[in-house]
Amino acid sequence: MAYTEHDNVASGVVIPLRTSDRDVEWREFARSTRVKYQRLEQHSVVFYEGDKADRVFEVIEGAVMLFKLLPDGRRQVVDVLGPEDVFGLPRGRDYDCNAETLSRTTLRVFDRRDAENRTEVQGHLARCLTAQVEKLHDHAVLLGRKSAFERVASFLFRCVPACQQLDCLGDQRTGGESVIVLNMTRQEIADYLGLTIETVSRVISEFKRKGLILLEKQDRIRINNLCGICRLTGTH
Amino acid sequence: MAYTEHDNVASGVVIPLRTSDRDVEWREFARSTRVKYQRLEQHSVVFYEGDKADRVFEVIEGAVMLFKLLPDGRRQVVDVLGPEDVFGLPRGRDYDCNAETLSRTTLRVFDRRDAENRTEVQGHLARCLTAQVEKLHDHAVLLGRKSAFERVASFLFRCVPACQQLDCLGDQRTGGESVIVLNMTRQEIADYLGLTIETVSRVISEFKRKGLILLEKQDRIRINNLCGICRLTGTH
DNA sequence: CGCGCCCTTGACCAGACTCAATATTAGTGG
DNA sequence: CCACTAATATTGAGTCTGGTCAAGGGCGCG
Repeated sequence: MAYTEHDNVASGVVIPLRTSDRDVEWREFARSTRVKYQRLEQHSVVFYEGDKADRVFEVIEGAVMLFKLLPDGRRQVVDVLGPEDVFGLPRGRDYDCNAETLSRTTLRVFDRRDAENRTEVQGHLARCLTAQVEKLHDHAVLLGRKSAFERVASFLFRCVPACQQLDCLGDQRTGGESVIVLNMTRQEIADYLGLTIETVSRVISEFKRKGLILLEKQDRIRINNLCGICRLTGTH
Repeated sequence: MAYTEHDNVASGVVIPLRTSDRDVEWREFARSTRVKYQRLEQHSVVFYEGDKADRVFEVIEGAVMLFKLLPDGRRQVVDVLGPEDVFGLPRGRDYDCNAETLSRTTLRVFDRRDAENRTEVQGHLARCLTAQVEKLHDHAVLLGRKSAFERVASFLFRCVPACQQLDCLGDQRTGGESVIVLNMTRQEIADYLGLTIETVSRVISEFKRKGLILLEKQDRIRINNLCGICRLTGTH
């Protein structure tokens, strides 16, 4: 239990609830059950594939990536989770993938049996899972059918807070602009998009050359032309 | 509502329940609510992406594929569903993908509001969705990180009834054998595996040449060496 | 200032795609 | 039952996208 040492918020501590946290039952549940909070540094392991799945997690703040490894070391990041996302619910006894933080992260930790036995929170879980299934459907399209350019453009586009799942909303003439923070290394992006680190780098450089983006820092990108990126995603 | 004409089993008709249908609440729900049954021929459309999502479906018998299309016509099959799988639960108002039968199929049809309002069935839905998420994780690894050979081998291996999610269980010397029915055209397989029809065909021919498999019909394949195929999946 | 870690860039290579021709299968009607 | 047709699958040749391998650059940190 590698994370016990990080448990620095005792149960009972009040965390302000956002209004977007709509599910009343889930809120009640979080208050009533034995719940812990974990603060984790960047690149901390939450659990490994194959670990006994006795805890369920909810991202309060920060970001977590889920990934799987093939025996020869190839890695695929299967999901990137943010606030309000729930993870750590496998079908069987063990976790089906690895979970690692991408940035400094706060998690809410439940006992798995609590989450599974309380009928009043199943609805919330079902809705979370539904959202995840939709995201995975989109990602399957990206991995199965999109070119390297389209993959990176899609990735950048989805990092734009206002464009999470909307269409391009930038000004049609200027193209609209936005600054995004990736919180992922090139390697993590590559493993998420099913590419190599070199290909990701080349595509980003090409976008830069075309004036679509500008690298303020390596993981901090200014998008100068949202519409331009959006058009390259292949989706619109 | 293209499928209304196929509704040929009125509510109240008793359909034998299998013992694997473990969720008592779900069974009760299926009995108590206004539920219909649909018999569909091969390659019938259940719904289109963007249709108003007012119905939830459960596969009773047969197989259904879910797929998405890009504006230029590229297609990705995001999931292939069998008996007991539930589909048609989007986050928003509309279905996020298209659903089509792969073979002659019987579906149970629920009203979406019924499924969402009944707290007693949310647990069942959460479990179904959990299983789907795990399957989608595996598929992301396949699409993002596996070679054409590994993809086709993985696909064939997962079509073996006894190997659904088990390891290879064939005799180590002979390799074990099994006959599988694909119920999918080469095009559908290609769109599921993120390949082209030609690549799928070439890989299958290569497996045939190596004596690993034997085509009894185009969609009926005898696997002569289960272990051999299993070893080529990249997963073990 | 220098070390180490990422990231970028270039040259080359290979696996999968494209386009085109042919073969096979399934379905239809005589 | 067989001939004919349309749909599907296979095979080949050539191309191209993205991977591999290797060298160099930039940035943060001690």
